[in-house]
Amino acid sequence: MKLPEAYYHNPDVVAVSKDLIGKYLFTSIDGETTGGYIVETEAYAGVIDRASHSFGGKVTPRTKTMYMQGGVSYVYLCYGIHEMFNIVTSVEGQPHAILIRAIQPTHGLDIMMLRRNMETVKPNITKGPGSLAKALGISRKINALSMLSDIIWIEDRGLTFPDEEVAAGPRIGVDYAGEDALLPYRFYVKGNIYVSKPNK
DNA sequence: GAGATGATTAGCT
DNA sequence: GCTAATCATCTCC
Repeated sequence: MKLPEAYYHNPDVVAVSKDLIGKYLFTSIDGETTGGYIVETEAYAGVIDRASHSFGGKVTPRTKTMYMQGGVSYVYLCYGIHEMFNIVTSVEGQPHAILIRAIQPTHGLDIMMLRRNMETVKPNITKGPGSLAKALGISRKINALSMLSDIIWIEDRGLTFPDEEVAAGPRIGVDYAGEDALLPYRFYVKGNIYVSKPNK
């Protein structure tokens, strides 16, 4: 069953990031349903987080999505090539978001292979935020869309990982953020082959 | 209107 | 390990 609207209103974005590990993310785009369970996330904690687009309360046409009430998507283009998929959390006016960095695919593997131009299923089919978005068919058309829509949603299927199998560490690719780059806002399943970068 | 840059990835050495 | 690819967005004029 889909996670309820209230799940996304939690003001503690770091706690939600950890809780999302093991939840199932689905998309239904162009008539094709694809999905899998989340194995890696990163929290971006609003105006006080130097690594976040919304640091210092910055509002632009792009980042205004982050200020919406929790429960919508935030998709943007990075490096001119890669779409990144985030989930906005907390209440309106609090620009909290969670970057989904990797999932373990369970549904629509053949569709993902087509989208990724791959002949066989390899771990890197959904490893890393850019790859994951492409495999699931996520594009900027999906920006600011409700997570309870029929296009994109998250389900709780009862899968959980014990604390000792979920690791926390510094976020990836945010070296420019100074001390905030060291915050343990990244969560991942230890040893999972779909987790990007260090996974031990 | 122009110039700089990034929450990355794939491919080559 | 290193680096090119590639463009929307942001910042200043």
